[in-house]
Amino acid sequence: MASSPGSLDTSANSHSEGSSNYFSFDTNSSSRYPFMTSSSLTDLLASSDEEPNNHITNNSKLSDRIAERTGSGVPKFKSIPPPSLPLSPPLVSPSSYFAIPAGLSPAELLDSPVLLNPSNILPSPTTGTFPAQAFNWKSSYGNSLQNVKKEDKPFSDFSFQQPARPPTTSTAMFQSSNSTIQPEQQQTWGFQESAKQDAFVSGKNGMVKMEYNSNSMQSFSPEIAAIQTNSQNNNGFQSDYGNQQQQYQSVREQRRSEDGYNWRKYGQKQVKGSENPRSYYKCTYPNCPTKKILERSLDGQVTEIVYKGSHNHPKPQSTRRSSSSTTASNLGMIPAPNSNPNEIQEQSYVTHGSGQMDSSVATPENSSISIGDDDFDSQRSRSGGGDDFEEDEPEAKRWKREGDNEGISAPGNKAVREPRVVVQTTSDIDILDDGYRWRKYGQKVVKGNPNPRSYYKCTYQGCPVRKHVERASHDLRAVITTYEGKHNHDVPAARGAGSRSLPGHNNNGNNNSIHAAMSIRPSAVNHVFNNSIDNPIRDQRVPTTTSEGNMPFTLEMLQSPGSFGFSGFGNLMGPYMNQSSTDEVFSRAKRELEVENFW
DNA sequence: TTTCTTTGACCGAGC
DNA sequence: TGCTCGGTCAAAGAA
Repeated sequence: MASSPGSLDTSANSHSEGSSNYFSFDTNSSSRYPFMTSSSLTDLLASSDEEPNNHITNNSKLSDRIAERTGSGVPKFKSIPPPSLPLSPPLVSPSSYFAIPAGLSPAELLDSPVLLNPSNILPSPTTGTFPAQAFNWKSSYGNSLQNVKKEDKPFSDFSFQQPARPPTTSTAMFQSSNSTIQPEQQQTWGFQESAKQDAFVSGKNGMVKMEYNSNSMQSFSPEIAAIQTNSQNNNGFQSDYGNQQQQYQSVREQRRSEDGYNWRKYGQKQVKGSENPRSYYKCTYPNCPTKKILERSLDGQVTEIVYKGSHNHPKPQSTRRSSSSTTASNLGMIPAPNSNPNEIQEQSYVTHGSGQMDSSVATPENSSISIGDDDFDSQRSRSGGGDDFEEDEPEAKRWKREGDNEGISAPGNKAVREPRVVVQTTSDIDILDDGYRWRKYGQKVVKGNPNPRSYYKCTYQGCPVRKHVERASHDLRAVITTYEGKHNHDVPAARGAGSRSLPGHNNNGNNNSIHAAMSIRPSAVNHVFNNSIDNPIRDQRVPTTTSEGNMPFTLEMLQSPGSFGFSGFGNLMGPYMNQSSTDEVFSRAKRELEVENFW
């Protein structure tokens, strides 16, 4: 049984009642992480297969092993050295699931910061993807899996489910090398949600807790509503949601766009003021109101993308991605569908330079727009070069493109040369999840908005793209993301997007970054946390998204008590952290850098 | 036969 | 009221 390095694996009977469960990290990557010295996950699995309880003896209880290593008391899971996190599916690895370590109860396991309560998983507003769709860990793989009895397992809903899909796309939840949970795979993971869901939104003074009641979720989509109902009734995750998605996928696959959604072109128009024709697309998902307007230059390059509306469905599954349509991701602009159907708003990704800005881009309802032409660096130097910025500096002066002279990949492309403004409104909190990796490098409160604005820089070497994110002052649910520059690279493979690359795109395959080492797509993991059950981590402000688009599991992440050590999340956590002040954000950001260097 | 794209016509908003 | 323009419809053709 093959297991990709870094996979969080599970034995088929890992959740069987009475079976010996273990939770283990593959340590094949110990060369990368010398501190990881335990036997490989493959070995564990092998032993598991042969001797279901073998791991009890050969692989002593996790706590014991940890104790052996640390020579101290076992802080349980948190003490486990950072795995090469597993998170996207190996091609064929039915074993790539969590296995609860022997001697470690599900409850204990849930003490782990890694294992997040699935109950509050919401679809990513930026991708429409269901974060881990459920953590439907109930695995049907093999015959050995048994459903956890509810009465015996307080967290019985924490189970794996083996998606009934081709191994190449579904059998694994975790991917070793690029380690992100892929949206396509997430689709089938089922869904559960509690009657009340909490999300955390950065507010004026830190976090503002937002509650999403089940009603809102019910309206999210019929599928979800059904799932929810099912979940509530059965306290489980079973649903046919994945099947529906599969059907949907089979039909729509061909129309899959780079952003993961399926679009149907319904019109094209030559608009005044631009020599570029404008194409009109509709999301093909039934009743999905989302549209996008794509403007291409004569040489075929996309110069402008405007998304309108929000997907009322998760991103369709896909085993491949078409490269026929260049979309937001290609421009470093990922649509941020609104997950709240009650709040269908326009979310527009606009590249300026085409001379026009669609009137839909900014509406009083969704948010304001920051369009500027400023030099960020000079700005920073003026303000002391730190992480803060001149408060009174006119917004318009802050967005001079640094990218003008670096990393611009498409000369002549107006979208490349001009700042790009993204306006998105979301009731969900996934403002940073656009597939790229971002490093927070500043934050400030700008005039007119008490909410701090998180500044991020694309971590890709030489990539000039920056963005800042802030919440609209009038509505904390409204997130304003402003992009500057164009990515000179493809969406990092570590995002787990599989073949997100487009032909000709300079995806340099630089996956040896610290982020690629072990990361998990945050949207697939947490988004929101359940307060409805006694989950030890429920009150932790864990990011609902990440600027990195990844969720690097680091040593600190696993060990830091205060913040659960989600060091790698710091930059993602910015808007979500339970911060009492922005200072904390920065200190955390600094720690992130340290951790990154470590990796 | 189905699905998707193309493209001219139509509609409504704004001026 | 008419014109302009952006957005959409829908028939026809292509794949």
